Amino acid sequence: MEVMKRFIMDGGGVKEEMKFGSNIGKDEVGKLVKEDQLESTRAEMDEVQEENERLKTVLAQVVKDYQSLKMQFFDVAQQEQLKKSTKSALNEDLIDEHDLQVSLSLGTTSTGHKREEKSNVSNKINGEMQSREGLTLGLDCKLEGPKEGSTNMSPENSFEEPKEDIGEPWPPSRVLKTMRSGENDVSPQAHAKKIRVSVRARCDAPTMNDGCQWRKYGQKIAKGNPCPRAYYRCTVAPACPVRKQVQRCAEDMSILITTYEGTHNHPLPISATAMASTTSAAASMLMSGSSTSSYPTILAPFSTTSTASTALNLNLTDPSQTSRPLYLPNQSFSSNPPHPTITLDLTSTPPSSMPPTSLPYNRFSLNHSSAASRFPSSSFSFSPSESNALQSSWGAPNNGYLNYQSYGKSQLGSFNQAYLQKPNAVTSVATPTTQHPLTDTIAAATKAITADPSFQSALAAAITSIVGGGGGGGGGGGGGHNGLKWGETLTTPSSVVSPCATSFLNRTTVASVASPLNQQQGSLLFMQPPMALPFSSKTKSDSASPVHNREHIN
DNA sequence: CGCGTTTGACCGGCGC
DNA sequence: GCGCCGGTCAAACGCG
Repeated sequence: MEVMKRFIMDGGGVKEEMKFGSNIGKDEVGKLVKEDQLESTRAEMDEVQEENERLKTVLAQVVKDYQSLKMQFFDVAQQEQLKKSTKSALNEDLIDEHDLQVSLSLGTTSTGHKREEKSNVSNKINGEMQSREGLTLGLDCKLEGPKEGSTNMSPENSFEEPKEDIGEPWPPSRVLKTMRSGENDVSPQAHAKKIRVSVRARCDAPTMNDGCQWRKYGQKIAKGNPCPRAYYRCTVAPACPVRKQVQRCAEDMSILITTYEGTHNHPLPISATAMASTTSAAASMLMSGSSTSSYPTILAPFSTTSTASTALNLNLTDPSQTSRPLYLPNQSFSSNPPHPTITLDLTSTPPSSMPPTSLPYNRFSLNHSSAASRFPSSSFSFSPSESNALQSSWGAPNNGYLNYQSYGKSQLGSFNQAYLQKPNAVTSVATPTTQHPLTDTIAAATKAITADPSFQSALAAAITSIVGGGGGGGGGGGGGHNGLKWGETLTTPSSVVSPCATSFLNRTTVASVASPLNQQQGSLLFMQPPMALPFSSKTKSDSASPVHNREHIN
């Protein structure tokens, strides 16, 4: 529009000038030149007008899409609210009685294929029903979130973390003591329900940068893993109760396991919102599952390729039928976890499990059987296949950003539409079979996604993390360790960050822009609207220049 | 000198 | 009740 105005004004100026020239009544050559200018200006105006029309059309389409998604979400929310009254009481009991573990696996694994095969054979219908029910309950959990009384709730588990006085002085000892007593005072149940979100990713760096600032406050050698476990505390805001644990996988030292616990009591940096959204959605999925009498194992390997084709594989599997779908090296995590734990597995996968030649949308299935075990595990797997885009973003230097280059806006948009904008008018559930035609697969996938807002959010967050990169304007770019030695990496988003996180941080902006649904759900579901802090990831590092933003891991 | 990390000690939960 | 273990504290240390 501004351009248009400028052109119009320029044109007017030319006319005036010509008028003035005609009064002089001489210099025909100059007159011709001015006429040429006028013509060229008019032509440019026409082009701009055309461009403007195109942009209007695009904008209208975007708005339309957004409104459509919005309506879908509200419909689902309303439906869930109706169910809420009848199920909430039951959910409470179930949550209290069970420890949960859900594995969200962002990356195919060598075991994933087997699991998928098994899951394809059995329990598909029940699985879908189960997932839908879980979604309902998960939404309930979200809707109940405001009771916690904070709009700054962390995505990770905005449902049970006891709130603290933000004004609490920082001295950690006092804060921790206060928090501990607070947890105990609130209720044993609250403590028991404390949910953790664990992220597994291949990462050369000692820590996986998630956009937050962390301070290490302890390290311990956990049983069953020779690698020490480091304990970090969020230092973005004083008294922030959020903790994270970082530990390398005993079986594969290249895999970093980061476990988040607690709720941020402060606005998150934009660079942290993507991870926060993902973990939040994962937590919500966990809560959804917890609200049912049994907890299905969810395996949803999501695959993208460098050519922007996508494959969505969703399996609800029964842990009792398959080998434990977790890739958890640590016994303390994998079996009878003291806390409900969600694992986001970002590890890359052997090509065998997700061949590069696999077609987009080539696999999708919903399988379920009642989980017999008391502590079933859920695996939720988003697998960047060949390009390993997500894995690259967190787990490998450089590639993540480059991979994003292959994703055009239209591709991203079409992806969002394809996966997130399926009208909920779809009433017939495509009963999964062992092999689905492409269309059925898409329909089933989209239906499953649209049926579960939290799942949508999880997917959206993960997807945008995968494909949304590069929007940050280049930023980190970078490669390697940027001169950092092993065990030393910046924890704040900056031009020199962990190679695991650089591209991830670059993506967050795009994630929020490209996926309005995601953003909306982030605010509605998690009661945590993405907050644009006064500092961006880059400006903070440039201007604030934190004195120490390092993490050390031996 | 300030701040973050290191590391041994301590605490509390849980299982036997 | 005891021991194990995860988690945290806090003084000492190191780095910029």
